[in-house]
Amino acid sequence: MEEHEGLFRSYLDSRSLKMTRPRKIILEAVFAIHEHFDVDILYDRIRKKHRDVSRATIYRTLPLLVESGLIKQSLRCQAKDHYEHIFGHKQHLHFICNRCGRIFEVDSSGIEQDLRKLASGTGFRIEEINIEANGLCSDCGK
Amino acid sequence: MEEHEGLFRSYLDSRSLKMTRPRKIILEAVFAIHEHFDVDILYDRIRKKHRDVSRATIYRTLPLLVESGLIKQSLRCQAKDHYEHIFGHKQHLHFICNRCGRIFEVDSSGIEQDLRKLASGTGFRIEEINIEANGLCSDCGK
DNA sequence: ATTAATATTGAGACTCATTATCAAAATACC
DNA sequence: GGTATTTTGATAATGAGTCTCAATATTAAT
Repeated sequence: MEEHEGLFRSYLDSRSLKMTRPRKIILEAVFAIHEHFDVDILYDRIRKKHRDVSRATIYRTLPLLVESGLIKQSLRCQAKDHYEHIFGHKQHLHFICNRCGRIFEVDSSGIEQDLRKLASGTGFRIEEINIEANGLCSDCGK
Repeated sequence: MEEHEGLFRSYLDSRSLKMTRPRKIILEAVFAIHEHFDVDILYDRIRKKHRDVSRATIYRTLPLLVESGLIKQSLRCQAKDHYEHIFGHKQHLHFICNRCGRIFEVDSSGIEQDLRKLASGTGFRIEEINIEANGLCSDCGK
């Protein structure tokens, strides 16, 4: 059993929820994607292999994966919520090119540390950080 | 004529768009609000004084204000897009309390400077920055 | 295994923010 | 003032995300 599966399973247990077949399929599909994804992307990939996972169940399962700390909701793009892995991935921020639409991931550990320092000064307890910058990537900016 | 009105007017001119009565009303209302706002908040405030500005026109005008550099689209809250001023406001980031929903603005000039340094190293040309952290505010975190 | 108690599912109806449409009204330029 | 072009308000349409509910799956206990 892969590690993310074990983590998800213990999250489910702790809430007396069940590891069902659709949830397992969704979990595997999520961790087979190594970039950002939205529900449609995930749905299409799952449907190539399985006929029996509905959009509704995907919409229901993603918050569980977020709650369990395995993924997080990150940017919003084309009016859709996007998700990304936390488990097994470094902290990073996003540079989003306004022209070609590509999303670049950049290490953000230094900046996040500053941010946490800033927060602790105000008494705010950070649970999640999102940093993004829009602009022109090096290709489009020429 | 207030400065933001002049700026908006020259943006409209540059695109051969017209400064109409509804657009002027919306502009004034936007700059009479000194926090984040969404379309509903704006619509309610405008409607207290004017019967003749429709939601449709607000939805049409906000992108013009964004494009002209006076405001920007910031966070998304309760499934609604939110906007905030750029003109006349300092750079700041948002701490969003997951419990009470309050949004705290914190000066972000130091962090943004680091971010720009990081970007210039990668050749990315930043046009806009959004930094936010979710968690518990000092009241809710006790 | 069977059962019973509970959780979960798929399908589709529903919500609601946002966008598109279009005829009527306003605007700017001559 | 007339005319070409923009803009507007009202309303219909869109579409991501949520909710409902009867049918099904899961778990733990027998």
